[in-house]
Amino acid sequence: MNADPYAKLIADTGPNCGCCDLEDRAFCAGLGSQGSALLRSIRGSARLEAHHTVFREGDAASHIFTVVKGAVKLSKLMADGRRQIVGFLFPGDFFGFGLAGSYTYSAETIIPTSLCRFSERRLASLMEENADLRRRLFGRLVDELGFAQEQMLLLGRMTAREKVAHFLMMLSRRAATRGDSEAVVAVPMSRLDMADYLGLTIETVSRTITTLKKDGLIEVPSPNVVSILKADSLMQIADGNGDE
Amino acid sequence: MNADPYAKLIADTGPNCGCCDLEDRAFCAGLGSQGSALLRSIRGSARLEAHHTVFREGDAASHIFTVVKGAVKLSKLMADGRRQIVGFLFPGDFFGFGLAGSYTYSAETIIPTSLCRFSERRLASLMEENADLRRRLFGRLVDELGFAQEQMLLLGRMTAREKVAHFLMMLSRRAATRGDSEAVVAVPMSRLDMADYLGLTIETVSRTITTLKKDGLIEVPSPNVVSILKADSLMQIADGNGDE
DNA sequence: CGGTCGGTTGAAAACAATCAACTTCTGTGG
DNA sequence: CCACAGAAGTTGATTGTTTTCAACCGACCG
Repeated sequence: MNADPYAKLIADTGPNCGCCDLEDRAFCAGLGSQGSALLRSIRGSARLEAHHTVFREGDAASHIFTVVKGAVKLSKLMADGRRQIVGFLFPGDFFGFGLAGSYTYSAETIIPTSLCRFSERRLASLMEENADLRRRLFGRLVDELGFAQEQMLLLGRMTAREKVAHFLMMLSRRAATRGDSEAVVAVPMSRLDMADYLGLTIETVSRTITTLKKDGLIEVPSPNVVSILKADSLMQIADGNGDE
Repeated sequence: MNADPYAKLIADTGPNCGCCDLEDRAFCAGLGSQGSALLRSIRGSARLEAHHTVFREGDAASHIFTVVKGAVKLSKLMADGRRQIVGFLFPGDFFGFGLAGSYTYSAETIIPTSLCRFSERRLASLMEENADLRRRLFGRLVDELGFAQEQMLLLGRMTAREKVAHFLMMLSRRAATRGDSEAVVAVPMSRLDMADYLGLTIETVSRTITTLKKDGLIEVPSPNVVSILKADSLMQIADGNGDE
């Protein structure tokens, strides 16, 4: 699990970028033929098993990644082991922009995952040439910032119940944009990951899910699948308009 | 206080951008003569009193702002009034990028403040022409995202004491980069603003400051000035390496 | 079949929130 | 210049949500 993160990132670069079906969900997809051709020329790809570290907080930042398939978590660690997950990534998402040449978070797969990899330097020079790529990347970065601020509101001001409801609805919405069911949602991450994302403990996450279950808002056929029974009620809670 | 936010944003555009002394701290400063000339041509400026709303969450997003002088807070509101401040901005900082044409947070001055204002549309077209501007803005956006993630760690995993220590050290560091004293720090925002930034209540912020005072780490000559006596100890706390 | 891991549930403790009173500061008007 | 009113901040007592500590359950695997 802690092997060289680049061990599998060998140059199995495919002949074209048509290999992923992300349409225009990824910054790098749907660019038009000449843009794609350029991007394809600097692209590397990788298939990683679950729980594989892509890079660690503090590593020299040299590459930008996009998720083609699977799921990735980004996390920050404190000296004493406290952890905060700052993002869960799904197909179409990108990650790897770091401050001052170092990654500011670790990236790990949570299920088997396919990634595309681009040299940051080369991507930067490609951005100089391709306005479309540039605009997409800029827009995604703005989106990302907006999402981070939303998460601040969640972490700073929401109750455990609201946090979990919000999280489940987020998973549902993201599944829908991927074309998956929004009612029966896959929860690929562990309770610990959920807790570290929501600023809670495992126990509180577990208890809160049990409560939502008892309230008839969700069903949990297995720990990694949540069936959303009352999406509207759940959304109300997620938005802070409690249901009491 | 709730007057038209643009009331004072009349076209008192100065003859050049040399009017601010931000050097290269702002994305728009230190661009070189032709870049500056272009930017200057789309620039508006404003002097606003304290507690003036620049724009509100949900307003149509048409402009990007930079802080020339003073301080601004960005905040998000929940339906029931709970509030999260997602950023404090000081000279050199920018704000105003919104998702899908709307601002995702409100912006208010906290002390008398001078702003520069750029039409987002025109700024976007200027970015197409000027690679330097583009790179700066992109870099600042990445920085901003990194800072937001750092704040997630604070909100999700730090204790009240750690949060307040972290906040004071942040103010100190930011003051230093502006050329102000890093030992005697101005705290322009109210306790309520601090609380809403740190995910705490006023009372907890106040109590925590009292504790830090009693521990001999800081002095508080007035509620809006904090003198940092033991920067190293405070930094230890801020980083989660408690001092007990 | 035993062991480990992930998850759930229970009881107790703790940190921060809430409710409430009080103090300090500031600005205004007499 | 002083007195007063209101706002901002501090402190105290109590409550409560979430954490911590601990036991237990079930699934998967060797």
